Amino acid sequence: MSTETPDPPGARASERPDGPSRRARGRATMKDVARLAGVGIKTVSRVVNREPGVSTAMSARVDAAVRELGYRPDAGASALRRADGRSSAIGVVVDDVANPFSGAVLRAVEEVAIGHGTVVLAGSADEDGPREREVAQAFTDRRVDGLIVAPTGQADDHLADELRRGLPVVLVDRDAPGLPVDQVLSTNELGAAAAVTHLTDAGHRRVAYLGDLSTISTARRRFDGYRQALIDVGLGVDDRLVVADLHGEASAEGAAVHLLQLPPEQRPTALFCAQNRITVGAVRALRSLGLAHDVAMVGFDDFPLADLLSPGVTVVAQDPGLIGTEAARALFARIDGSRRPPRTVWVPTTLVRRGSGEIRPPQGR
Amino acid sequence: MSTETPDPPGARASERPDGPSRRARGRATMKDVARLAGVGIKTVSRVVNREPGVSTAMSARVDAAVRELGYRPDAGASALRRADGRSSAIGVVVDDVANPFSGAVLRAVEEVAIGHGTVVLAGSADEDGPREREVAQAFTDRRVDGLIVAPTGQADDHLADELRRGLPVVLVDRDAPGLPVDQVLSTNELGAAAAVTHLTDAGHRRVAYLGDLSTISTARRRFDGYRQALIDVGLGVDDRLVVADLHGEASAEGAAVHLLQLPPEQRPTALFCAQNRITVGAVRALRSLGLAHDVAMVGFDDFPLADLLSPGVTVVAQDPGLIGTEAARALFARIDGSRRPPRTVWVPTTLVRRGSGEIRPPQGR
DNA sequence: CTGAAAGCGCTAACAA
DNA sequence: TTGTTAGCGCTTTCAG
Repeated sequence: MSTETPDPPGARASERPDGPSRRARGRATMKDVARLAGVGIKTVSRVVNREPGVSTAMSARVDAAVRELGYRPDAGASALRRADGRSSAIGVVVDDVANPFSGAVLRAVEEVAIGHGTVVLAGSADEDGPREREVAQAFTDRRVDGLIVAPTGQADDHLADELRRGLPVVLVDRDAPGLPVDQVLSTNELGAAAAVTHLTDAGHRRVAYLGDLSTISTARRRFDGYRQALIDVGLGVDDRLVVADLHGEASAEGAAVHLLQLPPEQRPTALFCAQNRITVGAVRALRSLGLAHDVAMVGFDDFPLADLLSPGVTVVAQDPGLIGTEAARALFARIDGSRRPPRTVWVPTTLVRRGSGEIRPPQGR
Repeated sequence: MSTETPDPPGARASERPDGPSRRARGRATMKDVARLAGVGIKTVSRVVNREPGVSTAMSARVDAAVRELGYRPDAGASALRRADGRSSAIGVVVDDVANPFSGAVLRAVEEVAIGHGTVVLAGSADEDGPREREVAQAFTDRRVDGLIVAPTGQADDHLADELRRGLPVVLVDRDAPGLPVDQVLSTNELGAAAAVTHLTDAGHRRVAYLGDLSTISTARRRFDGYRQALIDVGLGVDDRLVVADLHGEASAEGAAVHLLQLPPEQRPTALFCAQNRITVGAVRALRSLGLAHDVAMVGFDDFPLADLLSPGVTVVAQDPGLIGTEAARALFARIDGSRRPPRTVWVPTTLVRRGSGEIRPPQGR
């Protein structure tokens, strides 16, 4: 300590010619690089950003200094000053990052984002409107360049606010009718109708509906598809066979057990499960009642190992990877300045026959 | 256009007294709030950050202006100037956000992060060392306060660099021996040994090992547990029954088929699958050969629906949620300044008996 | 082709 | 209690 020459009064550490500034948490700054290379700070900026018009000699000196100091530009400071203000970060708000559907969407978004030199902030809304807003707000507070949201359906106003401010937003999986926003959606209604038609084609006349929270737009669309398909073949909706507002496997299992214990004349011969957790709950119910090979079932949304159960579970598969990819593409188009009118991209669903959906109704009914 | 009074030369839009600056991409700034409230900018800063020593009258005026303008602070600009430089963002690099294990870790981290007012940058390394480094670097370029990483095992040097610079880092799932870093790990060796012992206790003497890339530290640990358990009961490792460096379901299925088609005297009577995708591949192999009820199997790491297969798949379950929670806690302790020596938290595994692991070896052998 | 000065939105240090 | 000034690390503007 005492052996070192004290700084002259007024000299701040960051301006000592003999050592780099270390204010930036152990990181070298552009100023440090400039000093080491013996050039102006703007030249460093040019080299780092690969702007044209720098002599190769300068360029080489700067690059050497960059390497020596392990310099990395501060993306935040850069965004602050930059004319377009871009942070090269986007936010993704899904239902639950731990859910395989959401995870696949997130992963696909990540791939596209990487190609744009952009990082992904990820958050879970958990079917909770206020949480959706808080997560999205935490992201916009960090000045993300855009937002991809699977809306809960309970907090569409904050999305409207962000759109009004000009923030690029793309909705995935669930729609928000009335908002002027790009959306990437599965063909929920068509897919549900295909599932139900598949069952009625096999002769089923009592097809039950098991669906989740009707605040969720996909739940409503899938129910619409179910109803329309029944009407189209001359069957109406029997309200006793409809259970909505389920949440999670356990409640679905309970509801399915209840339906399967109705008197024989009312009992459904087939189940349409409008969401993957509900499908799994229904599988458990069928197992526990020993009916897995007797009552038909088609689920909406595929899940791992559906083919390894017995019977295999017939599903209307979505394509979460494609949903994520399309959403990210649409978002970056907006970020890059596109002023097209908002557009909805429909991602098709596919009926995957595995056995459970091909079970015929009991003879003579 | 022509009806508006043109700005006097030299007057910049941001300094017009009659309108808020809109440079910040449609957002009001602190300056705008200050002007509207008729106070100094520092007072706004105090109110926004809930610093003490502001009169209630001022506070109310500022709050009103904040609401009227829809003002939200710029977290990036704040971090830039703030003494501690905190961005209130952390980065999480897992193998693949679409994988259920990683998703559960990520979700648990998110919960803890929310409690600290912190957002999560998420990225997938995809068993690729260079990609791991790039993703982590993209995060540190945004000045994250810390990093949670499931290391590929191929790029430990960049982690060492970050640690040296003083960036808080916590490793999850996989260890990096020799690095002075907090780690949160499953008891891989113990768990694998428990799985194998469970099989040998049932009388199996030829237990095969199916494992993934041995660059991954968990694969090595699990193999060690397998070997030790065999040695402990007086059985050695039969190299013909060991297949490592598998990647993905398909290669695991192929390897299992090969093992199960060995001549009867060499054929394994039980399989130990060291990773969940490998377990699923092995299930497919057993199914296709009609041996699912004849050859025993225990998998490492649980997966959804394992209990619904027949037989149910016996596994050594990990607790990814707890791993994520502990990792986040450890990280925030570091971020909050803890200087404890690096510590490893061991998260226990649990043997879950479901049927496949309780199959006995053929009589008389 | 290069660099000095200004300032992005905010907070720290200091003054009033 | 309140406001003013400087400056975080960077890019923009503009002068050499």
